[in-house]
Amino acid sequence: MTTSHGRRATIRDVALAAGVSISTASNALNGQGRTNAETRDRVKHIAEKIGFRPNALARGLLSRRSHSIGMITNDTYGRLTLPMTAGVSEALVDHGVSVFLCATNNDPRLARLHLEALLDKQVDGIIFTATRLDLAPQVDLSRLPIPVVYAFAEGPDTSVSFVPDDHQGARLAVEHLLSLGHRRILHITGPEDFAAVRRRAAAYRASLGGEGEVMFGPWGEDWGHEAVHRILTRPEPRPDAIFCGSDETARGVIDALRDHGLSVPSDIAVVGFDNWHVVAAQTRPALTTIDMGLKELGRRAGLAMLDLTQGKPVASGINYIACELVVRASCGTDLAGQSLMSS
Amino acid sequence: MTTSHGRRATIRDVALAAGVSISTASNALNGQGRTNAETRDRVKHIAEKIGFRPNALARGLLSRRSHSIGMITNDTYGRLTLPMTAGVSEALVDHGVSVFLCATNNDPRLARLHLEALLDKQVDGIIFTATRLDLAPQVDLSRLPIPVVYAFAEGPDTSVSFVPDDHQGARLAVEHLLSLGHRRILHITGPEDFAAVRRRAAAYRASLGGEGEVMFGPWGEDWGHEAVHRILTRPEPRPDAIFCGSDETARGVIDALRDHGLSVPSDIAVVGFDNWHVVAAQTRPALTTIDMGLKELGRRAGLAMLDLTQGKPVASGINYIACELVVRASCGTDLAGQSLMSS
DNA sequence: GTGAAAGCGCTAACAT
DNA sequence: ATGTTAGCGCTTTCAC
Repeated sequence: MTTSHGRRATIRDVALAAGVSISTASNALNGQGRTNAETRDRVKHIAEKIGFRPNALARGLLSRRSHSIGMITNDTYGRLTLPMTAGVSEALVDHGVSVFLCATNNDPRLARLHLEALLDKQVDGIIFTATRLDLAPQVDLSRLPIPVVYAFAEGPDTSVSFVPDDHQGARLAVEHLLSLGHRRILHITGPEDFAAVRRRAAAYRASLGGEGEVMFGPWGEDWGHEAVHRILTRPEPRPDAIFCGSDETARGVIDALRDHGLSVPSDIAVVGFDNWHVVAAQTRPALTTIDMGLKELGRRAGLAMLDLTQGKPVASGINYIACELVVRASCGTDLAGQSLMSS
Repeated sequence: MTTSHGRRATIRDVALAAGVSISTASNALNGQGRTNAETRDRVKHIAEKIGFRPNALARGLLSRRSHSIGMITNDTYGRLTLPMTAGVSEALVDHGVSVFLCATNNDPRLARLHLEALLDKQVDGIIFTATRLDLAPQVDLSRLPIPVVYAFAEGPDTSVSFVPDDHQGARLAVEHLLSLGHRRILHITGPEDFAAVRRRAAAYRASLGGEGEVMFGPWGEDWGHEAVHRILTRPEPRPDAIFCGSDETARGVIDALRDHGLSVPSDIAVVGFDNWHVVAAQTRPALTTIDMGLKELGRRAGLAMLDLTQGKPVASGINYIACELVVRASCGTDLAGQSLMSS
């Protein structure tokens, strides 16, 4: 991949070895057809032999395209960012585009520093990513001379954004429960000030024809325990299924139900949201849940960025990426026939 | 940050506006002192006013330093990679160095593609990262013309590597248990073919003066349940504490103990390993565990890379980064006085 | 079909 | 102290 003698081979070396001029070598390699076939083959062969690879910096200087983009995230934890980054990379690596990852840790100073470094490096575009949909960047991305795409974040109306389709995902969950014969479905979820939480709750209600009960609370397993405790110590009829706004909450719910001697899914079925493997797969029983397709979301964002950098038109607005239902054991796969089926 | 008229301001624009030559402008900005103070101030002021920022591509072409490095990881999940990347970035961003993140997904083709793109972009160095210490890169990094640093991976002897100090971490855990008065400490851990597992087990045995019992098994919570079942259904005296090789295993252990009517930490104390927040903080009781300091590990790797790219000597070999004990509730904080203290 | 020359934006000799 | 010149590695007119 490199010449044995330190410095990489340049096009000059190729030209020299082939006995042609630099420009002919360039023509031959980039195959503009304006070269003699014999010469072209010879040059190409020599280039390969001495391991010539064009210097992307030099190319970028001339073409004004660095073939690199920046990704700015406030997530230090990685659960959301890495799958998305992998998706972005996957879409771009075949086009020779690499991704700078910048973790701002929610620090405006860091965000500014990273942004400046990216602009200095002439990135072709920037993808902004957050840990929650309604979190704004800590720097102004609206007046940049390069395209900006929002992934798992909602940019201004004129920009291009990709977010999970929380509405469809929640509907998927509820309809799955309905199809299994459950009718008294409860929704235990996160804090109402999260956009995603409100959307999932709205979709849940809509799927139930406007009925249903939503319990908002903090994220985390504790809230699952607490919520279960509340519903089991009150007089009303018990739910026969619970749709949770996150896998962590669902895990708390399932553990609490077991503590109370109720069995999942036969007494109460549970569906989660996130498909966060370490939680969903380890819950007993393993969690039926909604996968947000983060890698696919990243891939889509990457493809959009590719189009933008190539000057192709991309429709502005928010793109909702479909969620998927992942069926595990916490929610019986049998259709109907449940004892608590009557509403 | 940018001129209003599309293209970024170049040093030419600065020179023009200041009425000096390009090289004088360059001198003034890079303050080699070889400029008249008045001119320098004027140039600097104008540069700031029109928002001039040097083109890093052009600079890199000349200086042969791109001020960017590549990070190659096989982790799609992010639990290890993102904290480390954040640490690397943190160490480098102040020096204007940005980080390309390349997720290979364990695919050699992807790894090769990414590596080529990085080399083409003239990265100043490459940091290789893996999800387990003894995992080798899918591409040959040994004959690269640029420095390579291994983070959470062990490179060849001649290279620079940073790994968690599993030995010290495990000792920390066991000594903590000993200091609380526990004597019959059991070790339930992962598969023996993991280097980290063997090290933790060895340190555990050493801390116990060569005594102790190690139960190897698959990662995951199930193994925790299974292992607890085994020790509770056999005749020998019960352990009064369990040191687990991962937080997930520890969670399984704690849940299983509770199922068997044993209480943590009063009957049996438990310590985990990883400080993986979603697991450790949600366990009931919350998990006392070992934090591997991944961000610090990344920071150290970043600093080493910085030195290497500046031609400073860096000692080759493996650097062990100290782990930290994080005390939560699964392991009483009281000293001695435990009922089971007698060995 | 091929090569000489200009230039991307910048820095660093070397003159002046 | 400042300006002129050359050149980093590459692509691209434009002569020949």
